[in-house]
Amino acid sequence: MSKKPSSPPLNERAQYLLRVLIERYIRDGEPVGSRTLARDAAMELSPATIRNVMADLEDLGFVKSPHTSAGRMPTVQGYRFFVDSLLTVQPLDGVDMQRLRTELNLDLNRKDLVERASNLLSGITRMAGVVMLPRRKQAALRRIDFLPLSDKRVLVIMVINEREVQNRIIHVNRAYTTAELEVAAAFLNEQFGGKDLAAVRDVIVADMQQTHEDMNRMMKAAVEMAGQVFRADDLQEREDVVFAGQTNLMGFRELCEVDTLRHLFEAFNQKREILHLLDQCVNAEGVQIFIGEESGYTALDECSVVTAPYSVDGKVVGVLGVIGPTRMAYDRVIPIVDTTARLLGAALNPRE
Amino acid sequence: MSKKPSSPPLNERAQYLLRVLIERYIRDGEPVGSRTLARDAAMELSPATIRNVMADLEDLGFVKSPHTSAGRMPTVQGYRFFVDSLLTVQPLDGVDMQRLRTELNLDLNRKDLVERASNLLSGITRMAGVVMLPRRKQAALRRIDFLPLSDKRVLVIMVINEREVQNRIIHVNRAYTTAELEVAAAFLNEQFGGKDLAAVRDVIVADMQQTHEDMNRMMKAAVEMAGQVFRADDLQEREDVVFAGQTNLMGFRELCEVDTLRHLFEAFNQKREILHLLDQCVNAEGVQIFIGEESGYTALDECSVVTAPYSVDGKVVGVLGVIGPTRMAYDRVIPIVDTTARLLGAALNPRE
DNA sequence: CCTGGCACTCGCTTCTTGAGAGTGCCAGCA
DNA sequence: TGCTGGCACTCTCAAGAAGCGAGTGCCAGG
Repeated sequence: MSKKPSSPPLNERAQYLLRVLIERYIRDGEPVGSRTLARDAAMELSPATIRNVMADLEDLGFVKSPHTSAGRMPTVQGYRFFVDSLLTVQPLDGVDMQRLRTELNLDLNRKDLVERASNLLSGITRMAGVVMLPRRKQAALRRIDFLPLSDKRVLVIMVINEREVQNRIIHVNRAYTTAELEVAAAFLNEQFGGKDLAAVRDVIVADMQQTHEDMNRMMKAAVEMAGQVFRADDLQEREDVVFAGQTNLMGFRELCEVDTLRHLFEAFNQKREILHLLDQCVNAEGVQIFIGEESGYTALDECSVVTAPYSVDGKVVGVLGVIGPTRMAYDRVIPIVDTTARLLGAALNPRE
Repeated sequence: MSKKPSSPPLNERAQYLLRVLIERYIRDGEPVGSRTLARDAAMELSPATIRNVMADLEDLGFVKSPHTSAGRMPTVQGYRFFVDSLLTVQPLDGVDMQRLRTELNLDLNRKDLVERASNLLSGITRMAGVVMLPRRKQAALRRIDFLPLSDKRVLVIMVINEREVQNRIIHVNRAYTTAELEVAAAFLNEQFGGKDLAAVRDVIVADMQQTHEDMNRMMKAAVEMAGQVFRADDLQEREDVVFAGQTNLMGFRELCEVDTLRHLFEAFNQKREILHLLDQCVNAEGVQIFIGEESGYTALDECSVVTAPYSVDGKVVGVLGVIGPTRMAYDRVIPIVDTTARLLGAALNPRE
């Protein structure tokens, strides 16, 4: 019936009108009628003409009406075309730029930086910010320390990769003195200082299995303690994604139904789906945009997600982004996400 | 007109009926009519009689109708009387008890314990959990370490009060070697190890003002670095209250309006009001309950807050609690909050 | 190819109506 | 005096009806 060529025959006027329509819809959030659009477009066309164009755009799947006699609103495909071909990205506001620069400074550890980036994204865009923690592929053990606690427990402090400090409590089979623990720590630091954590673990595990006879008592104790510290999974952080500003989403009309919100917030809490989505972006370059159902997760049905990977030393280590209603100001959001990614990468760089 | 004696002349039957009414309302969340109440009370009274009693209770301010021809529901004053005089607290469910015991164990640091307690409160009650971080009145410096970073920056690691590890990055006026920093750390550890942080700060500040001539160069550097580390406010943690399970509140009919939710969630984000409220509970003993407007914060208007202080070594160090709709199962929530407070206190105790 | 005109559709608001739940009050009864 | 059944009344809620306003599709004419 209706012709549907693979490359849509969108003449310039139709494209322009689609663009004006989407910009208007993003501003107001209400279906745009032909009269309004005629006024907005300011190109001396009558509403009737606009209607004809709109009918074409609807046939091609770029716009739709919620019901017979309402105006038109963009479809997912419409947004997609808009974002890919029609959008002119705004330069980043100077104030925002300044804010990003000053707040993402170097004197913070990984966790704090990530949290701050998330807060900035949400604060500046007034939507929900999300940052995936950098995967720590190369985690070099810089230093390890033991401190005795009461009751056969030992506090272990590890410094990993320059700035990062981790600590945990382990149980040992007898009480050690501070001096003994210092010897053990010194031994481990000497043996493993600067080595990659994964490598350290492998050596330790091997050592524990074939008890070396050439080890003295203290070294054995040290290896045993280290065995507990480097238990397989414990080294990855559980908290691998950080959100901020979820409540901002309550301000948007289209997400305002309690049920929608609930699904959304539960998705935030579960983190799983979001994490998967972000994971997909690791291998892409630059800003990526998922519009509505494109994300593949029903919880995000009425939302768009704008992401960008950030890299340290030229290697992508994580992804950050913004989650908001499909009807978001893409031209403003894109540079914000882009810049935040760059600055976070820079701030995480240990060399600089 | 209506008699309003200060001690309400509530005979036993009226009290019993009030109790049944509130229990029913807590279960269903709908105004209770005279017929329903007559059936529930199972004391061979006709609805008409019940209605007379209800009229009295309404005069006294314990119940109200949302409109002329609906059933009755409790007022704040009604809940208050119920909680103070009519409630029989359920013993804590064995499964829940077990869960609390195993999850609040000793091998976690302060922050993790608090977070877990908050999650447990929210998970078991299916409402929002909140825990105020223990104020660290006596913070003894157990150990301090310096590690050089690139670019005149130094990573400082402090162990405070046995289990707690803090780290930050400071700027120094020249690059130090690892060896130099070790000397500085050793000096500080010897001078201040085991001392209270506040005291340490005072000494440092004094030292910095009147430059001792008997200090060698390294000691001066150490004091200077310590000066940066112990900058006044930075030692208190900014994150002084931890929430969990806010989304649970979206499940309750009475809080389901987006506006109400929004205010509530904003209050959680701001933290200020909640913090004030919790602060008031520090000096009280045992479980405290704020019903609806009693809290004095409009954001919590349709909510009740059940709190209990928790103590280490006999001294109250913080407060925890649960936030939910006024219509919550107080008999179940109270022992949960109570027990969690006890167990958190125990888990935080450094001696045990 | 554009335009004005016209009939038509549909959602939103308001009003009405009826059903259902529950109350207050009264008179009668133990 | 206290309890009860009965009855009129009130109020909410849901469903239906009517009017309106916005906007469309289509057609004939320039």
